[in-house]
Amino acid sequence: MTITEVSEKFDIPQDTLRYYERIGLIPRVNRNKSGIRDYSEEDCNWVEFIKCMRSAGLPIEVLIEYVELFQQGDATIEARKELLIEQRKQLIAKIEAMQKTLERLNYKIAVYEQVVVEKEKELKRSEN
Amino acid sequence: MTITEVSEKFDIPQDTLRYYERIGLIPRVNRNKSGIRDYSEEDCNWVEFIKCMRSAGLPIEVLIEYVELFQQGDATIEARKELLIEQRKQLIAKIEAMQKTLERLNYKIAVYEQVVVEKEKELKRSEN
DNA sequence: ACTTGGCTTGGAGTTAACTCCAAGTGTTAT
DNA sequence: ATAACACTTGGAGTTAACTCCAAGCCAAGT
Repeated sequence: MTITEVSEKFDIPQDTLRYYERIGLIPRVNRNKSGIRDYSEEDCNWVEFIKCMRSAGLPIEVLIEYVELFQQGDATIEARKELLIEQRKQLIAKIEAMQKTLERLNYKIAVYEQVVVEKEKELKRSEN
Repeated sequence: MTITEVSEKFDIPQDTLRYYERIGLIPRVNRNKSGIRDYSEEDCNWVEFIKCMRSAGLPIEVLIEYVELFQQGDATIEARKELLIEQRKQLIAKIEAMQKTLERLNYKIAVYEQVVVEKEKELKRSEN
C-alpha cells in the first residue's frame, strides 16, 4: 500500500504518518527500490492501533515505548503487558471523570430548559 | 479568598488561575484596595466549573464563549443552552470512543496474559 | 527604616503533537 | 526529453494550553 492509500484508508494526513514513523510511534515502513514507502498488512495494523490509542488520549511517549519494547522481542512481553495495564488504569479514570462531567452538563442543560419554560409561561401570561 | 487559598483548594497553579482570568475563561475577580485578588463564592464556583469542564477536554475557546454569553445576561440563555448541548454531544462521542479503546486494551491484555501462561507451562515442561 | 514575602502585571518561554515547506528524486504521460 | 506528479528527507513553523519570569508594589515583622 502507498502512503496515499493508507492516509485515505485511516483518515490520517500523510505528514502525520511520516511523523509517526520518524519518532518511532510505528515501526519503520519498508521502501521499494525507488525509496517510496510500501505499507505491509502489519504496518497498517500498527497505524490502526496507534490511531485508536491516540484517539483515546494515550500519550505518544508511552506508545513509543510500547513499540520499542515490541521490537525487542519476546523478552519484553511482561513489560508490555504492565505498560498496557497502567494505561488502562488511567483510561478508566479518565472515562469516569468524563462521565461525571457529562452528568453535570446534563443537569445544567436541564436547568436551562426549565428556565426557558418559565420564560415562555411568563410570556403567555403577559399576552393576556 | 486569596489566590493561594483558591489554588490549594482546587489544586490549580496560581499562574493558571491568573491565566484563566486573563483570557476570560473565568469572569474578572475583584481586587482589594491594594490590588490583590479576593475570590468571592461565585468566583470559586466558576473556577470549579471550569476545572471540571477542562478535565473532560472541553476546549478553552468554547468555555470562553460560554463565559462571554453568561456576562451578556438573560438574552443569551438559549444560546448558552445550545452551546452546552453541542458540547455534551461531543463529550458523549469522546466517551464512546474511549470505551472502545478500553475494550481493545482489555482484549490485548488478556492475550498477553494468555501468552505468559503458555510460557510458564513451557518452562515447567522443560524442567522435567 | 529595612528586609521579607506574597502578590501584581505583561510578556516571554515551554511542551506536545502535529503541520508545513523547500529542495530533491524517480516514474509516467506527452 | 521535458513536463507533471507523487513521493522523499530534514528542518522550520504552528497551535493549544499552560508555565515561567522580571520588575515592581504593599503589608508585616525586626
